[in-house]
Amino acid sequence: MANSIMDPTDDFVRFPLTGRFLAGRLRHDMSEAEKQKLESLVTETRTLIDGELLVRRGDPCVNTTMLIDGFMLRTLENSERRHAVSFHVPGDFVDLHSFPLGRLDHNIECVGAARVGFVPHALIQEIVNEHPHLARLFWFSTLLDAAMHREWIMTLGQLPVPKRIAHVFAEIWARLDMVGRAFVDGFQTPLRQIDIADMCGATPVHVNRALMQLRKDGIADFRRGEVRVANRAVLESFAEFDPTYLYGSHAEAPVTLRQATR
Amino acid sequence: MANSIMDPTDDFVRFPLTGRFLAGRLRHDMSEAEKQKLESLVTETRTLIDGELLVRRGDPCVNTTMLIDGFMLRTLENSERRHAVSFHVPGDFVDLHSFPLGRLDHNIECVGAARVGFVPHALIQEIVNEHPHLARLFWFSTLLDAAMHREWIMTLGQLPVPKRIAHVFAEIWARLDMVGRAFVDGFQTPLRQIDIADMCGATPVHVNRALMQLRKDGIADFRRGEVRVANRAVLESFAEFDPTYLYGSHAEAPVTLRQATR
DNA sequence: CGCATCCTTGAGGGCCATCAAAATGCGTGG
DNA sequence: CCACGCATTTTGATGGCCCTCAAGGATGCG
Repeated sequence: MANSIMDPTDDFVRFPLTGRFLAGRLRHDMSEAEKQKLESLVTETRTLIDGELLVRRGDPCVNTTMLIDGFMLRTLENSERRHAVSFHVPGDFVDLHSFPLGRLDHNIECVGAARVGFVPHALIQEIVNEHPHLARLFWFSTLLDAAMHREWIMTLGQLPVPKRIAHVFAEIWARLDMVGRAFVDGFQTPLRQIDIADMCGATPVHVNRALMQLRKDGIADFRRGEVRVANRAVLESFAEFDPTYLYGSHAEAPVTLRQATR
Repeated sequence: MANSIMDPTDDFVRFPLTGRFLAGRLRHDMSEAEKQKLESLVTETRTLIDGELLVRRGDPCVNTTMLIDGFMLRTLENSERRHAVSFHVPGDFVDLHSFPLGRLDHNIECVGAARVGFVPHALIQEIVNEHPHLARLFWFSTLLDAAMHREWIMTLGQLPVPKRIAHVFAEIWARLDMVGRAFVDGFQTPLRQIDIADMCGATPVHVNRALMQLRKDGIADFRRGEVRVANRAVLESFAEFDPTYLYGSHAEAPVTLRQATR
């Protein structure tokens, strides 16, 4: 194990650009050299404003983007209406899919201000050619997105809107936790009610009513900019949230990956 | 370009186990050597029966499975109810996600009989270490699943059930087309109405009514075992189906991948 | 302090779920 | 070849979740 004695939050300081990548997942499988290599890939950083489009569906991509700070959505559009298919928190390679795919089938947009770092595809290609273990971690990180997509599919297909919202809250919270950006009793988020509506396949009006219900029932209190939760277990059980699909390190880690570490 | 003059269906004959892998997508980027290498990875084949579970959620995986013939579903379960998050057609690596992830967050089950071929993870690891271009195609194929997941999310979030069903039909048809398994006026499928219900997040009763409506409106005629469509354009426009998310070769191909071919 | 954006509230209607039961199709065995 | 049993499909009636349309209130920024 690479860093079992080290406090994981050290990486947030030592690697200000990429220190949250796979934190709480397989980051403990990264060697010191790999962490440094990854940090060195970021050639340029930029600050984006609320609503800015980082990638537009179909555009050819030559960079991949590490989200350093902020919150982003992957969105699709269909007949005049936007739908958010997933979100991103600091430490995510928000558009790494574009490397194997060449172009993206969706938009990536900011919610609130964000700071990002760019990694040219050519450098990713180098990693693939010369650092198979790191490449496999990149692959892993894109498949986390796929696993989260699957959970969203089930959520949309089976749960009524109040539970979908609660599920979204539970997932955001769990993911922020892994990258050290949550509170004990909730989290901050730049999401507006209309964003939640687009994530849940519901109308803003209905989301508003559902949020009031969640507040009244003591499940979650969403206000502009933050979510407060009195009892996390209540939220998660109401949402039927089971975090195993996030592949956190507390769950069983991939056996073969561990073997391959060194 | 590796095989621009060759009829793609030749591969179906020359490589009976893996000849449909990425057919209609990036298979034209595979060199002859890569195709042979891939074919050689399959160490064992098996025939599965209707309803058989190939992989159970959470089980550790040491193999990856090529679907040679048949039809499979990825399913999740939530509070007593099954939900299908995607399906597979011949040529798909149905559980390649398990290689980077180590275990799967979902079940993979047969609908109808299926023939599959197994590839040990150890051989995939060899490919990753020594054949970066082929490895990148593997990565690509798993991200196709992610792209399809995203489309399903939007479909579930935005379309009423009749259009969801039509969308599922359109996707199945398009994917079977790419692997040479469709008819000019439709396709065969072992799906039952209850499977369609689980794919669309609806009840079997409602699916039944929606199917009758689609039949009456001349959009699609589903009967046990097959779907017949009078006018494909009508089906696809009704379903708001845009096949770009399938990354077929007719669409713009990934630029960087082409450069990396040789 | 004015305007834009976001949130909140109300009324009416449609899609889809639930419950219940009948009909059809299909493989099996008498 | 027909009878039987089971899975699947079809049909009917009722109700709830969530949508649509509409307008009023709050919040924040220049």
